[in-house]
Amino acid sequence: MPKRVDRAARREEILAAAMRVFARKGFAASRIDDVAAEAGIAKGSVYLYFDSRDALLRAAFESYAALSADVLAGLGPGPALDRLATLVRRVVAMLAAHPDHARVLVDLWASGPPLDMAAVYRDHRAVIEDLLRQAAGEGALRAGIGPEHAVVVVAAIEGCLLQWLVDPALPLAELAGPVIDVCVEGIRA
Amino acid sequence: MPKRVDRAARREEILAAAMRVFARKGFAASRIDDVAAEAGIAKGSVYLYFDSRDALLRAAFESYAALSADVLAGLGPGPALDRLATLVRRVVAMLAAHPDHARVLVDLWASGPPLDMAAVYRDHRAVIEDLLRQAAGEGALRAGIGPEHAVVVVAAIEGCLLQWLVDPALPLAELAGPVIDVCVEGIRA
Amino acid sequence: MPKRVDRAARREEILAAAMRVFARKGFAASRIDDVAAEAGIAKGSVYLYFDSRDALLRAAFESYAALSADVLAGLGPGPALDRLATLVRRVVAMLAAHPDHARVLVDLWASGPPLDMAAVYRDHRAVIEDLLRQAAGEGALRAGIGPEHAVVVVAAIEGCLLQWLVDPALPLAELAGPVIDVCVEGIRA
Amino acid sequence: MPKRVDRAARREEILAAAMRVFARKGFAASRIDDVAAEAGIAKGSVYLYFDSRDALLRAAFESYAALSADVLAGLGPGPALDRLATLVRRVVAMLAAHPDHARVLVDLWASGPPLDMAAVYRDHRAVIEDLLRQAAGEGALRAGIGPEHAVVVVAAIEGCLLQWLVDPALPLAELAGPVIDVCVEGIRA
DNA sequence: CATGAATGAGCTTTCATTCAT
DNA sequence: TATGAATGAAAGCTCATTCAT
Repeated sequence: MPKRVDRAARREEILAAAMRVFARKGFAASRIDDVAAEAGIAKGSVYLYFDSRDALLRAAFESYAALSADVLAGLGPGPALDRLATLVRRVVAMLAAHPDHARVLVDLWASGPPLDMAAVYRDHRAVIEDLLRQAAGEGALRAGIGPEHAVVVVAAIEGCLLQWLVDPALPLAELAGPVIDVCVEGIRA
Repeated sequence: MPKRVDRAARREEILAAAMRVFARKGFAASRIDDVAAEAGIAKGSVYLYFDSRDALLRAAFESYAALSADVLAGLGPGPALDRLATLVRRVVAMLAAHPDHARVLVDLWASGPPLDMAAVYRDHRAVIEDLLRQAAGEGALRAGIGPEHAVVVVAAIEGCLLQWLVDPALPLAELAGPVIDVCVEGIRA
Repeated sequence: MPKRVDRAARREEILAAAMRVFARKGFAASRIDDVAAEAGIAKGSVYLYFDSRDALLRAAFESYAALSADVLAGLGPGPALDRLATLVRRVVAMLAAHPDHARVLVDLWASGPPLDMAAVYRDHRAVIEDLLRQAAGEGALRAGIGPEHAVVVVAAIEGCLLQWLVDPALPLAELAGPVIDVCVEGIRA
Repeated sequence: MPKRVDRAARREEILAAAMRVFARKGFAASRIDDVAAEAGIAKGSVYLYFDSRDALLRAAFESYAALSADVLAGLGPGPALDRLATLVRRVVAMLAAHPDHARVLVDLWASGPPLDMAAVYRDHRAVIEDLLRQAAGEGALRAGIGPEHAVVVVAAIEGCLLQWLVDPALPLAELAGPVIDVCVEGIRA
């Protein structure tokens, strides 16, 4: 079944090209022509792998969602707050390591349904809520802090990403430390 | 004596209509026709007040930037960290009170230059850095926390906004509390 | 009846303004706004004196046709070929003296019916045919030359005008001499 | 191996269609739709071969300039005035043979920069000046006639064309004779 | 009469999508 | 599969014309 492999691989190539283009000029300003050129194929060929221009954004979303799910999984053992710190470091590292994915996020945010960005952040919060619950069980949380503060941790991470997207001069990779200082150390008992 | 209302007022009306439309369908999907219909005028009349479709987004940006600058000014007296808490509450309240402005933000983020969103967040951080510096001077800050953590406070606020934009089920107005719990109480000495 | 006079005078003012604008940017690129601004009145006021944009061009045509008819009339006494030379000089002088009218000609040529430029040149030729017929009667014409060569005399004049319109560096006013050298002296017996 | 016809041929087809339309209704009144319909293609397809509506006029200009240059080249041997007569005949024949090109001229005249009609007539005059200089060297020119009368020869030709454009009843093809009678025979020693 | 804000038909241009080769 | 010419719906913008003041 080399066909299948080739087809999937080609699809990935085109998606990667599309994400480079989207990252560079934004989805709104990206033409199918640009994507085809970046992928080194003919315009019409894009449609052999994707149904429409929007399907490319959809695929970009799925690609990001997968990346995001990966990074949330398998945090290993240890005290919950240590694992939370690790989580923050991993998410930030992931974003810094995949700048094209990161830059496309702003278009995913703007794109609304049917893309379910809400689910991504819901999952994100769920994982952190879990860690906070465990931390609470471990007696590691300061009074007044609980699972309901997961939203703030997610916010701190995504807010840093946002500031970096809007102002690339900001050193995104170095922001994991400050986020942990505030959002992990600051909630410790 | 102008014909009906003065130019500036009419301009504001149209801008408000535009922002309602942008908030509803996103800038990318918003047509000049939609804006005109929402404003109850003819398509061509929009161009009597705005040079182009992009000029509407530019004006929306300026409107938001003004709102944002307002909310950052005049925090009154008191301990720096108390003022920081007030700032957080005011920013969140402002966003919740102007949902159209808030919803347009996602398009402003996506729109890149010449819109200078970077400046907005730079200003935002500058104000908070100042507060943190003052808090440090008051001996109110926990060890390891300093002005360089301003980015995290901004992030926490904007990150909550972002999660709300993506998932309106989230109670944005109620998030000021959790943000303060973590980002203000969590950095106290 | 001062009303009538004023009205007609105002109409002339606007027409003159229009012809300046047309001369400067061409009819196709001339907006009613431009004409109004040049005349120092409001856009809507133009319509109090002219039915439409095309009516302005029509009026310009009539103005030119009148000028043209004037210049063809009353050549005075003397040998026919001398009067032909005078005619050439007067037409060229008229064109050089009314550069706005001259420059608008190119738009009149391009504008086709209902503007009857054909009639203008028909009249022009008729006058010259007459002169040539008289010259023939006087035995002043070289063999082989007759009224049917009127078209060439008109052509020489209008062709010089054309070359000047297309290339203002050409000294239109000085071209009467060469035209006479060829088209008058060249047909003398 | 291109799909149907090669790009250049297709471009020519469209240009020819455009020139038919321009000749029929004038450039100002010609819509891209008209051109597409005349060419039997879709409106958008015009833009695969021409950047803009103006580019069509530009191409028409270039097409005419090429035609004009052709007709001025290679006059063969013989006395200079004989060659001048040939030139006149050839230019008139060319115009009569390409009525679409001829009719578009009026729009080219009206269109101003960046179209360089001045250069076309400058070239035209240069060729004739050369012939007149040669004729002078041959002693074939009447006293008082010299290269500076080239402008009148060009004028006679273009002026006939102009009168025909404005009044198609005029038999353009038959006007070479009268022009030669006056502008060639009339300047002979 | 004079104004200029408002109108909306009409035009150019773009570009996602299709399909014959 | 791959191509890229062709399509045509759509949308931004212009501007002649109207008309309430």
